[in-house]
Amino acid sequence: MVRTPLTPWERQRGERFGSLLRQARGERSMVEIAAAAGVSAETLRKIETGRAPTPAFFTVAALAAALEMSLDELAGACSKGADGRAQALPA
Amino acid sequence: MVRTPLTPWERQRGERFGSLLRQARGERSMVEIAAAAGVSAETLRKIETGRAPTPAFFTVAALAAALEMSLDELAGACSKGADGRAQALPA
DNA sequence: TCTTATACCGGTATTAGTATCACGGGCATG
DNA sequence: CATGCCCGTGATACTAATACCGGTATAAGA
Repeated sequence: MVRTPLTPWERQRGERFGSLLRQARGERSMVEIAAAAGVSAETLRKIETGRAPTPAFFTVAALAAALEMSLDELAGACSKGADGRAQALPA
Repeated sequence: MVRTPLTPWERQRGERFGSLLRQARGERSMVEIAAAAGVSAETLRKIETGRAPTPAFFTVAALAAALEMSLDELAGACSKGADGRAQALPA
């Protein structure tokens, strides 16, 4: 084994992450935010739907800038469960 | 063409990014920080040397947590030139 | 000198992120 | 009703990130 496959926990974290982005997007359209962040709309959709659970750092940074949200809050929020309780790390 | 190859600008940004991490690491060893962040030492080395210019968001988040640094400051710092001036975006 | 620890480098294998293409649904306007 | 436009989606293609292995160099210490 070379590259560790994503664990279920990581995929769930990706779903929470995407939900946060979609919530932050609000009324604005995908293409609008994607264009503002400089990524393709399909990429944004995959991230929001959790199908790209571990996006690139600068992709997230650009999206966060377009959405005017904090990276630290974003990382902290999706490292917690949907109920807000701290999540047990897999390793 | 499907996935756009990394531009020279992105690679340079990756080098600045790695330099920031290395500077923040200070005296501590690579394996120590890598273990604390839950990534392999090779991955941390590649990121620090700029050979992995666009690491995953959660990888960076874990490293930043291990180094006790802010993701927002990190993203803001490496989006600027080494001299501190704002960098022109490629797109 | 020999061992140990750290870091760098090259190669290799495998998974995942990102972009393009093609398709269908909703909605307005002709 | 037909046409176009925007949004979202599924399939496909290609590159990059991550991890493991072996080798090399350097410095510290027994």
